Parts: sequence; C-alpha cells; structure tokens
Amino acid sequence: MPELPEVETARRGIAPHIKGKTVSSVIVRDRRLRWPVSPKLASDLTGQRISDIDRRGKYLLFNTKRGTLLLHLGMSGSLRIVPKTRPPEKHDHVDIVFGCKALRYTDPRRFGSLLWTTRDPMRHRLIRDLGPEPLSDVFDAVHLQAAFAKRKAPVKALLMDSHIVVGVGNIYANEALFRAGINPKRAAGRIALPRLEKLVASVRAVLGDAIAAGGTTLRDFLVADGTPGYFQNKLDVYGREDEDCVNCGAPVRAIVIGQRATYYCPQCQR
DNA sequence: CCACGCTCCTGCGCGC
DNA sequence: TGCGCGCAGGAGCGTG
Repeated sequence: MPELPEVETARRGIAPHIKGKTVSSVIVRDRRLRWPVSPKLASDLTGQRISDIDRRGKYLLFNTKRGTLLLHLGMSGSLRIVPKTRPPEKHDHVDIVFGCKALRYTDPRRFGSLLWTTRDPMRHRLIRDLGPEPLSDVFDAVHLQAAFAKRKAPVKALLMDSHIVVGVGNIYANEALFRAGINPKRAAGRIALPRLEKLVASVRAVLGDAIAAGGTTLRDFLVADGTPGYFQNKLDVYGREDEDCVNCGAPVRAIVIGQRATYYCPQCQR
C-alpha cells in the first residue's frame, strides 16, 4: 500500500524520465479504476508536454500547459518506466507513451485514479480541502491542537484523516504513535500540547526515514508497489502482534480502530 | 460539524 | 497438494 514515502519515491523515480517530455500517445486498456478513466483522457493528454511532477498528499500531479493529470495509486497501484513495446500484463491499465518509453500504470485492486483537470489543481475538490504536508512547517503541534480540539475520536483515526494531515496511512500512523508514546485509542482532544509536539516530531521522523530509505534503494528507476518494502524491517509495532515491544519487552497488542488493524504497546503508549 | 460505517477490488495467507 | 474463505486497506461518501 503506497503511503506518502512510496508516492514521493515514485515521483522522484519517474520525474527524470518524463519531465520536459511530450506525450506521444496514451493507451487505456482498462478504464475500471476508482472512478472510470475518462474516454477523453487520451486526447486531453496527447501532445502535452509534462512541465513537472508535483505531489500533494498521496496525489501525483503531472502538470502541463493545458491542464493537470491527478494520479492516485490507491492501495495497489504502481508506476514503471517500460519500453513502449513491452507486452502488457494483467492489471496494466494505462500507458502514457513518451517516444520509445512508456509510463505504465498497474493496479490490481483498482482503488487508484487518473483524473484530468484543466483548472488550478489546488482548487480541485480532491485537493482543495487536504490538510498540510506532514514535512512542511505548517504541520505543527498548534495545528494538531486546533484540529483535535473537542474531538473524541481515537487519535489514530484522526491522524489518518487527510483533512487534518495528509500522507499518514495505517502503517505510519501505528509507527508514529508508538514513537510518540501515545495510545492509539486516546481521545484526540485529550492530548496536551507537549505530547502533540512529540507526535509531530514522530510523524516527521517516521516519514522522513522512510523517504530516505526509499531514496537509498532507488534503482535505475523506481517502483511503488506493495508494503513499505525497503522500510519494512524498520517497523517497531506494525504487524508484530504478540511479539516483544522493542522498547520494554511487553507483548505488542493488536486491536481494530475504525476498521483498521492497530498495533501498539500498552506499556509504552498511554 | 462530527462520528461512524459502507464501498470499491484482488492477492494472499491460513485452516482444513 | 488443493481448495475456499476472509482479511487487508485509501479515502470518498452517505447516513444519523
């Protein structure tokens, strides 16, 4: 499941291959994604030059003079640079062709999306109301304090709410709360400022570490596939039910919050 | 405004 | 070894 570090790694991986390049054609083999790929996508995109690739939360924004392609990898989406003649495999939904190379979008579970917009992408309804980037200065304890005020929902659920802060998926929410020593069930509105500061630092550290790890394993190009891959062996609690807490040795507990698997140390996290 | 639950989908792990 | 069941999960959206 691509989370923000994986999306950022994907962005950095593909950008050198397509920045400044002009789309020669678009092949849509399977329109079925979270929202059906528009029949007009090919004509909208063909002939456009990709000026740059931005990221907002887990959305990648492929900017052109005429409009922007908003791309979300969903749960199982991935992007690869392939020779345009490489035969497609199962779940290869879309090729965006640049000369002899193609940017190939693959998505078995079809939770991803490709949307074309001619308006200011920052005003697009999917982008407009997103919370701050977790690695920016806007994301700080005071912001969390305001967003959490009077909220009784578990802090983990709100930490994963993209309207409060973008890019913190299930795995990193678990990890950040562990590092901050905060119980994931705790009512968000009942966490004092100093602990929110610790949470902010933990979110930054967890995501920053993962991006750095992705950067170091970046090969000839990139992937954004399944699990955190390169980061997997650095997980302290996620997926470690009944194993020893790396901090105190108590067994890691697994519960469900908001229908999502939640792992924490009942000793270290209060 | 807020809380919560439903939904989409397929690969994979597990139990038998 | 094979089969079938159920889980996993981002995030938009509907409901109360």
